[in-house]
Amino acid sequence: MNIFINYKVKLVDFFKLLEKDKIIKLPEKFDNFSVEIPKIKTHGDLSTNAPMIFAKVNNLSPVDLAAIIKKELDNKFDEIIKIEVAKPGFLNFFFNKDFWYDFLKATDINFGKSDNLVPKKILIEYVSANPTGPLHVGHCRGAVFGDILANLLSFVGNKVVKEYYINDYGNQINQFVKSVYFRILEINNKVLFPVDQDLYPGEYVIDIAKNILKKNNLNISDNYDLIFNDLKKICIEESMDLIKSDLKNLGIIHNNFVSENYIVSQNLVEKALDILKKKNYVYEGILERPKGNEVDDWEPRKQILFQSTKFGDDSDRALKKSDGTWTYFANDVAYHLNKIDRKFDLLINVLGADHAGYLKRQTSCVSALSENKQQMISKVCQLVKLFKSGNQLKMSKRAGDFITASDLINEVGKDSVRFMMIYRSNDSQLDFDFDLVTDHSKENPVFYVQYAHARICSLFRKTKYEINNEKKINLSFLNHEIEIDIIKKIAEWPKCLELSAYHLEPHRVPFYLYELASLFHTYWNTGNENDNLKILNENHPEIQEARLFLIKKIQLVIKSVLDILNVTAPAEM
RNA sequence: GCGCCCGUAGUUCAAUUGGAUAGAAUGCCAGACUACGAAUCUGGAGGUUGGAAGUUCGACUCUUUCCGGGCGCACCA
Repeated sequence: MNIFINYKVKLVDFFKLLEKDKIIKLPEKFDNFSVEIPKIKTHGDLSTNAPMIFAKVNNLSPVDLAAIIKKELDNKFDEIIKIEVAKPGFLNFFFNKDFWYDFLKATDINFGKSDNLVPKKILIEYVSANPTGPLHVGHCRGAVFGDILANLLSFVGNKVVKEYYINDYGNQINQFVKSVYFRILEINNKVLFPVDQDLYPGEYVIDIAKNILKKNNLNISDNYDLIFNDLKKICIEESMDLIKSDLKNLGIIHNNFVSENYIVSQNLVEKALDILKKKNYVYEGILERPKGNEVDDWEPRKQILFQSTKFGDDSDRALKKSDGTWTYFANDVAYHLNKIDRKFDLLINVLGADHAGYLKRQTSCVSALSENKQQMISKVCQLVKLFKSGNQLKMSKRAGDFITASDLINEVGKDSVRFMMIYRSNDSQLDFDFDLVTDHSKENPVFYVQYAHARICSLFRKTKYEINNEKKINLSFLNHEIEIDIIKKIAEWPKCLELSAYHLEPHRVPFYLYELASLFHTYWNTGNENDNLKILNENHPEIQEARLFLIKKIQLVIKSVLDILNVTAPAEM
């Protein structure tokens, strides 16, 4: 039930009739006119800018054309009690209340889901943090963003696969394994942990070392090379356990975990390289020294390069390191070939701000591999700044004392982390305020929306009444302004969903929820000022019935929004 | 030097992707409970949307250019 789409279809049909009768002309593409609830009430219940879109081909001013359409439209539809032509060329429709009552009755458990959407197969890759330790706060944002985006896309009817790419190949992992090894030696043989910039000094490395010793599933030997492979495997498992536990605490469960090692071991890199070679996108050459950025130990190097500049990248990119192993990028090319082979309609990558520079080469390789056929969109999440008591907290991983995701989740709770992380556009930097989020008041938007849900539940606890036959309810008792406003806000939910899903902008969802909750709180308080406006009204069962029906629908929407956010909808607080 | 992101009320951010009078929250000021849960609500003040030019019926939104902030810039992942 989407009144905007329904009404648009209705208008399109009507415009076609007018064209047939030679009353107006329609442009080639004419379905891009808007149908929306105006921000200002004096502009009516629903408005369209169609006259402005059609004005040119009709050689008329938008206002004149609007007047012509208005004349034809007058008295054609039952629900319209008035049509106004407004300044630049809008048509504003004023409906009788039955229009809104009928709409409200038509909402059901599937409300908000698109019934005319062609389902897409979508792969969304997010988090993909290196398995060298627990998640930090920066990861949380991308994690929550990707997860809610996935929920959103699947709610509207798509088939969504959530994937995590494990970067378990290359030097960083080796350094990490070495760090764990030194920690083990430290515990067993009291050998001091070496000072080395490349190693991971963090406390959690000690925990992992202890864990490994406790499980006793490894023969610790002085010969590092001998145990390296086994130790590496165990270290990655330990790290992934940490990460998965953090993710679980955030309410995130991926469908797939794809390992970089696996990609390499299946010779997918060679396969991808062959494809690129056949298309002549690979050559041997020397990259120029980067300008402006001082690199001390720069030296010319002959390497296998990919012509990403052909696809809009700033520079061609190396595929092989001088030691003969693949670069991270080469493996990523292979991984994306693997993604392409799995035949998705859309690939979505969620990246952190520090990887934004990587985006162009990624899209370049997908374009090259798929002949521009594979659709892929990357979403970049900007940085998160943590504030506590007005001070910004530093998050330095090097120092080893960085604030982990689990610190954050333990302190403020999953619901608040999820809500606040998605409450801003991913393109903007985010200030995360500990004090605000632990505060149980109006200032905290999470509690504000949850409180609305709890209040509704409390009403249904209080009354013995149950809605039996929805069709028989007389909604004309909902004639207060706030009640109509709420119905209109409910009507906007499918539109919010549609926009959020289409533009991959999930931050709209909590904003919408806040607005709906706010209207409900207003509604509630009108009953504080005037007893006749209380929702529960035993003396007038029919009025009470209509009002309970309305808040039941509010509850339905709040619940389904919170489900998408994966934030709990409490019955009591 | 190059690339990406951002610049909107004192502050943190929205704005149905080019629509009408730019909205919330917070902070400030003034109010509402012997309670359908005040963890709430009502009202007020607060803006040349960083500056300039351009595109058109119409610009916070698109283009160009400058100014400011963030992130990243040969084999790391």
